[in-house]
Amino acid sequence: MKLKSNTPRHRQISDWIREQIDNGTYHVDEKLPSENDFTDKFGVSRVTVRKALQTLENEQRIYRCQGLGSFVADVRSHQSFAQLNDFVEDMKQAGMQASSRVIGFKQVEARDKIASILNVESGALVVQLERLRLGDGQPIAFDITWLPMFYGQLIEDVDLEQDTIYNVLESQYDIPVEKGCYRIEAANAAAETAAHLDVPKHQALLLIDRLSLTTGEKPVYYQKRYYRTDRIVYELKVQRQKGHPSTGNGSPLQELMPVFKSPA
Amino acid sequence: MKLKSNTPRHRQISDWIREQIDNGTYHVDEKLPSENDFTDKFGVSRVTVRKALQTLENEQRIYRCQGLGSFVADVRSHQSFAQLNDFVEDMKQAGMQASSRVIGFKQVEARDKIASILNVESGALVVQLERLRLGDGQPIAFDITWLPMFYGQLIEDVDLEQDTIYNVLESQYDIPVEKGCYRIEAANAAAETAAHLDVPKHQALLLIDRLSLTTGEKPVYYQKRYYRTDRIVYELKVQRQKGHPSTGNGSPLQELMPVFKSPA
DNA sequence: AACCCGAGCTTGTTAATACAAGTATTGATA
DNA sequence: TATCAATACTTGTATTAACAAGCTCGGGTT
Repeated sequence: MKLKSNTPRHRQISDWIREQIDNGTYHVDEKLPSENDFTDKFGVSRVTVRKALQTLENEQRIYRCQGLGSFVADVRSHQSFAQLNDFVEDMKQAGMQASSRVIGFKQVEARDKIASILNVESGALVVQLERLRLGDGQPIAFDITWLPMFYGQLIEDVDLEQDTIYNVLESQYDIPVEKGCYRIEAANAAAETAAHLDVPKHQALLLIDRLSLTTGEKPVYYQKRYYRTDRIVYELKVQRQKGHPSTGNGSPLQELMPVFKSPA
Repeated sequence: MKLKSNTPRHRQISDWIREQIDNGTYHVDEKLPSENDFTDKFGVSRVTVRKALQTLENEQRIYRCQGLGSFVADVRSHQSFAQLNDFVEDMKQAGMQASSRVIGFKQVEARDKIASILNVESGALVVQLERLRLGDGQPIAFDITWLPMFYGQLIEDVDLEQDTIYNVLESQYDIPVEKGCYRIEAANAAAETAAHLDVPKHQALLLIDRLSLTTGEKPVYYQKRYYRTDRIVYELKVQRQKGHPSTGNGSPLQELMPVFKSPA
């Protein structure tokens, strides 16, 4: 196995192993080659191999047992966070067919609250987008999204029933969404929202506010999404670390994921 | 500096440094002694010192810059998870005076759902505890807790207006709560709940279901807590990792914490 | 058959050493 | 004075070496 010289060897090795795992060469709980195997394969010292494996262990891609070897870890638990509220991803994971229906797309004057959140002058024009989210044809959520004009214009001609704002900005315009701030609360369904979601007026809905930020804390869009709580709930698993974190693996095994209920 | 011999030296060193940080010997962003300083101080090789510092870096207790040194990291962001829903802790952090009022404490027959969640036979007696949670004297949340008889009896004589179930089981009976599973949804306030929380009937409340487990996945208690969503919301901050996790620090800087609104 | 022990594998710990690369300070130079 | 180069200090990368400790399995004993 050849190694390039510009990047550290231990990184090249950890990258290579990670890729193999992603490729499916090794499946979950399968034993990886031993440290000595890698030492021979790459022609490096054992310390270097261990450094690479250490990295993967910290990423929780592998786990190691003294006397046994290194094994592929189950990744599912450690990735769901970033995809929080990416509707299409969530639905796909639940095995449901996601679709969206655009209810409204217009320019409005930003009210005080929206203006302050998006960091634009009060009264400035912003793009307001209303969408109904469906899973297997059933209404799951209704959301309203506000974007500053600059970003709003970019997605004007995009088919938002198929693509996500997130994707368009990132892949077409190279505007990465780096941070997100979510607020989780409950709200009674307003008349219009209730009609869209096909629930009684005043029905309690799970409301998730999301503010997405790009480089330099710059707001990209603000979204209020109302979930039918009889169709979806969020589940959070927490594992306590006992005593000093050093005794465990260091991370509390956190997992926040949407759980879909089957329609009653 | 002396080192005991039963535990690995790198762990003793990382423990020692962590303790110094906790003690406040080094404040945030202060430079730690260099690797060579520690090498001399503890009489170990640099590899051992680096292993210790590596551990602390993975825990995000320190950060390191090539050419500069190692520095104390800001810990606040990385700890709030475990205290999720520990009411007293949450309130203290918000600078409010937490108190509880026990509304009901009785033994009831476990219905199907509760029985199955607590893993007891249907119809078995369980302890049901109803409490109103106050912040600065104002009602914030109302919760119902179910415990299997075994655990329920342990807390029968405890002043639950002061102490938490969690604390009693852990410190008095050495029953650690190791895992928790939370479900976040929304619910309309039932008549009784509405009365306790002093909100209109059918008001949308944030409902957090919590199942706490001890060793061996054994259920300790199940709790349904209804939050006044005008007084408290949960906030979640997410930072995306770009590209391969190996390029960054490996963890997405997640933070889920309650945010209290000032009474309108 | 049941048990124990050791051989041979694995990862874990630690040392001594060398050089690379990033940062800041210092001192010489233009 | 401003700029640049040398230097000293930091962490990063990498090698070679040895022993410890945990696990499996097979062979021998009881």
